[in-house]
Amino acid sequence: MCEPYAELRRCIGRAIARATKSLGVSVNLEAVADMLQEPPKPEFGDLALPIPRVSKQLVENCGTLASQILEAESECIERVQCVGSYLNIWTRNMYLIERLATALSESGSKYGIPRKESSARVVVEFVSANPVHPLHIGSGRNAILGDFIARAHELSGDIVERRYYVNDLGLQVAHLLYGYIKLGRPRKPGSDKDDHFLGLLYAATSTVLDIIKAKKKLETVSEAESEEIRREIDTLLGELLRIKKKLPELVDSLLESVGSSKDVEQEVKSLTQLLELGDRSIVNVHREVVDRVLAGIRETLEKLGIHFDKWDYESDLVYSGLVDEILNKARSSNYFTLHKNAPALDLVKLANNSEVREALAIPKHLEIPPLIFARSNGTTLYTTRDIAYTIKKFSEFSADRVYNVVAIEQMLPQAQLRLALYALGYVREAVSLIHYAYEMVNVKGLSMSGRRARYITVDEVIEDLAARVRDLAEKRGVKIADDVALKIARSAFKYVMLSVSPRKTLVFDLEQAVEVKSGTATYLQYTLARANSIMSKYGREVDFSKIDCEGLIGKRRELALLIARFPEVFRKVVIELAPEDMVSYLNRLAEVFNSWYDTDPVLAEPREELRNLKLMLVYGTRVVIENSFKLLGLDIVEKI
RNA sequence: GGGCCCGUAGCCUAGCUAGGAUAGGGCGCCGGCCUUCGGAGCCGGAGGUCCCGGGUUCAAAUCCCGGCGGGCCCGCCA
Repeated sequence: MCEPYAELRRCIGRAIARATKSLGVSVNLEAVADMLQEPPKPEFGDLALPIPRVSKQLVENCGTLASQILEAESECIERVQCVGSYLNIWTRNMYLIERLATALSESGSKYGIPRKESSARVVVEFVSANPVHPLHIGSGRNAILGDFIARAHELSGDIVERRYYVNDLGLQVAHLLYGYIKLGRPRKPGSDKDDHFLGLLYAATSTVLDIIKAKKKLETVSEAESEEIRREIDTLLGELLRIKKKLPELVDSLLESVGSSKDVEQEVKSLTQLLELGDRSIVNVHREVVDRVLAGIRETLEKLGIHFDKWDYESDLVYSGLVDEILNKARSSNYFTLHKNAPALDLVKLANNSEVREALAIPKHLEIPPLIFARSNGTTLYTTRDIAYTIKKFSEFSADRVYNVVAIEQMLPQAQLRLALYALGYVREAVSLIHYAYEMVNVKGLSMSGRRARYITVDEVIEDLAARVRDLAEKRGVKIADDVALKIARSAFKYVMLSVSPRKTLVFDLEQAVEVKSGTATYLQYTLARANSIMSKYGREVDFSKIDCEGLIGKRRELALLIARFPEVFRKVVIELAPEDMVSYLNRLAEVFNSWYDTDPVLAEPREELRNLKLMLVYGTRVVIENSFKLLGLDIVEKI
């Protein structure tokens, strides 16, 4: 057991339980240990117990409780004090240092990383952005959170597989493919990435199709309604004009070739049908355009340092017959129904079963409409194919658990997916499928839309950040290699994405992300570089056996307590998959370290035992930052 | 219309599940430290109706009820 703080909690819990017992109040040791909280300020001690939570009758007797505790002479408690409704507790330096030294010397570079007895097999499906445009910052948040989940499990000893679902059968890809074919498989002259180029083609096509659709509608509606549609068309034309500015010739020839078509909607529809049937004449060109976009996406992900084990094409899933199997099961299921004349699963009964609801984590009052699994023309819908895919993810990897990292706006289809799995007899899969939901990313003053090519791409953000890093280095007269600039830039981006709770909408401000001040990844990287520099100058192993205990005061003490708490923080972050907690812990650690560093020289310390204490703090800070970087996917930068 | 989530200084954020201290940080702002181990740093300061109203309680940012504001979902899209 190498968790200094956990031991400390239990030790204090023991002392308190003993003392309360003699006051006639019997409390559970573990419960008290859990109740101990961190005081907001150092002058309130190392840990504090809110007395009323233990027992109301103790509030009056706090003084007696305090003296009882002291009399018993615990190995870990130095002193206690009653302030308000709290019992503030100070730890013995000797105890703290012993535990910390033991933990650090025994665990070494593994300090804080929990060791599990058995390992689970876990699949994380993430990003899975439609291959119709480059990754924008929303997909960036997905990528970074998904990578974090995978890392959390890997570090905990689980076996993890990362998968990207290439959704190449959706309507969006059909639209891109339509434009791509109409223009005779265009290539962009110049060096711009294909995903950026094809993203514009997709947006242009999609907008043109929407205009045609609206114009057609105009012919059938009344005078009153037509006004609104005209306005909509004007807006769409404005969007098209904006896209045209970026790609003039392309939009012109698109309008020309689409204009000569008789029934555009029918053409797109038959495209989706042919695709799903695996028609040879278009499958090749389809795969070609998808792979071109995908190549760009992969390049971006590589830039972020995020890798995948498997790229699963939705079309392959259909061609393999897996989707047909699901369709057959659905048709013969007890839950089968017709909804608006389309084949569907009626999941209401299942959703009304409170036990099932709880097991599948279906939100309390979420209404579950019937899940239509096929269009009347026979083609399938996303969720149907996702049922097949989920089963594939579980079976191929013998997974105990599967994460879908999917935006919260898809809460309903994700809930339907779990219910449908359950309904079709895949109970274990339904229960072990976790929708890791996250809120959207907004950019100040911009309403984003992939269909209109209004987005900020991950590529742009990283490039912008890297440029600023290089500028800053130049101002300081430091040479900085491109790969180092990239590492600093992408870590800055990841830091922003990880520092806000996933359930909160994130407002992205490029200017702020780029600041390299306290409260950024760069600050942490800088802190680590400082700590590393001291350790390499020292050049030896820290002697944990001869450490001065009296010297543990002020900032040193604060830092030691923070380092001691790390395993507990790590555990909580991994269990709750809440990266923002790790980020705020790291900020505090770095601030305390830097503040201490500024006034208290380490290597120049003449007294050996005190120097060892300081070295232990530097070493501990280093290991803690390195291990949390492993968890968060931030880069270590030696020179910064 | 129904449902889910969010609301804490100019901006961002912790604390809310299990009520308990003077609401903890960061950015920005103002003022210091022109540098003994790396100044991308350090120290200090100002800045708050915890969205509003009611309730429960010895005690509410936290729990309950009712509002307000913002986001999202309720498609033969994903």
